[in-house]
Amino acid sequence: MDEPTGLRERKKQRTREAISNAAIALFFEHGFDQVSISRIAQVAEVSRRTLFAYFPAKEDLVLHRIADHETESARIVRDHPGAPLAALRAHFMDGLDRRDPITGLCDVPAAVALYRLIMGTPSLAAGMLRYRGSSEVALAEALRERAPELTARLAAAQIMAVQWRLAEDNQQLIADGTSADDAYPAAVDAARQGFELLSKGLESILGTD
Amino acid sequence: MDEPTGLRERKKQRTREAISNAAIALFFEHGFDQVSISRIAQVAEVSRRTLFAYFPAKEDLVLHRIADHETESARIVRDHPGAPLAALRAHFMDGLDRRDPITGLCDVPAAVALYRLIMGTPSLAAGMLRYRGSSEVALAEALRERAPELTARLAAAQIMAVQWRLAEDNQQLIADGTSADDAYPAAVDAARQGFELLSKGLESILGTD
DNA sequence: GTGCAAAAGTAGACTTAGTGCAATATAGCA
DNA sequence: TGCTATATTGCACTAAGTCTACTTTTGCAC
Repeated sequence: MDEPTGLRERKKQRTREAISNAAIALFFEHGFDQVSISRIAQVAEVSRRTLFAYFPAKEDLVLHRIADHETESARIVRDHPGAPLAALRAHFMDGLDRRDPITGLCDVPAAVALYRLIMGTPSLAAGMLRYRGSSEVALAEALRERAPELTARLAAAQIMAVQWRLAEDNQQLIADGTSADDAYPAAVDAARQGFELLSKGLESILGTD
Repeated sequence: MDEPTGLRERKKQRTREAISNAAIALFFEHGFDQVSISRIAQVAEVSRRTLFAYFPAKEDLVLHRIADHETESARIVRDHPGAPLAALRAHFMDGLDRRDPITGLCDVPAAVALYRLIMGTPSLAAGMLRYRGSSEVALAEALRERAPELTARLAAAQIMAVQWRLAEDNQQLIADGTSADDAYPAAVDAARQGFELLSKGLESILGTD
């Protein structure tokens, strides 16, 4: 599954990474808007036109790095026969333990810089939101096998909303300089409360009627 | 509060609307990407440069029409002394009754066309998501006076997620040709269930542990 | 190895969004 | 009537992204 054709594919992969690496490095140094496509192509030793063959838009040079986890929650639900909410909760908690970037609790410099880059660049932040939308759709799809259509869509919306809120809060803390280890206890508490709200509802806190 | 200075302000307002109207009409007819800024400026009888003085980006020509309700949920919470969730629920239900566009249950042709335009244009849809993010922030702010910081943020995320899911589902139905009156009963049921899930939680449906 | 078809890469012109600047026109007011 | 602030304009400029035609490279058959 690694070399369907061989040399040609491997070379394409290397070119793709060369372009991406050059782009990210330049973005880190000068900022997204201060680096032109031409400059990236020049550093990656590729023509401008070739760059666009690999990445259809400038934003993709950054966002392709995250666009691989969008079906993660859906996969968790599908892979676990038991209660979906419990499985998602356990997976998130495990992610915090492993300092998985997807939980926001990762202070590896490259990840922090990437987060800062994205959040500090409106067009990249917008791409992030689109990606969040895809995650919700995928999760709803997975939940459809466990609950009625409407419930699945509503639940998916709520669940992804909470997971993103938790991850964003963690990332913000880390971006502000807190180490992952220092942030860990509070992150676990927050996650506990987030999933508690999901399962038990908001009634006891915000009332209902 | 209507004429702080007078003529000058009124004229600006008229120019702004002339530009916006020209833009929307052209977009409806040819599609967002098929209409250039120059063409819009020409139809609105304004210079290209002036157009950009009123709308900093092409997307704003469309999105400014929706960008006024982003603090609506927050306002509802602030204006009601009682249980926030009940107030939001009542407001949404009332919105369905009134066929308020914000609930998605509005089949006025112009509103339907606007929805189709936005959803069919990636950059506009992205703007919509940003707007949704602002709503969440505003709601969290309002809830902060009724609940602890973290709870407020998590609850706001869940609530806006559900409201948007409901509104989007309604809009989709209308965009597919269903009349608002025909869609109403199902929309009410969906809203009932959405707010039920918010207040009671997902435990009974998706389990927890 | 040689040659050939397909895929990858290149060059350069073109369209359009958005900005900077300097010049002009106009509303509000003395 | 003239002064000032603000609105408007024209023009040149940068940069993203597309189009087309051309050249190089790769995989493969012989």
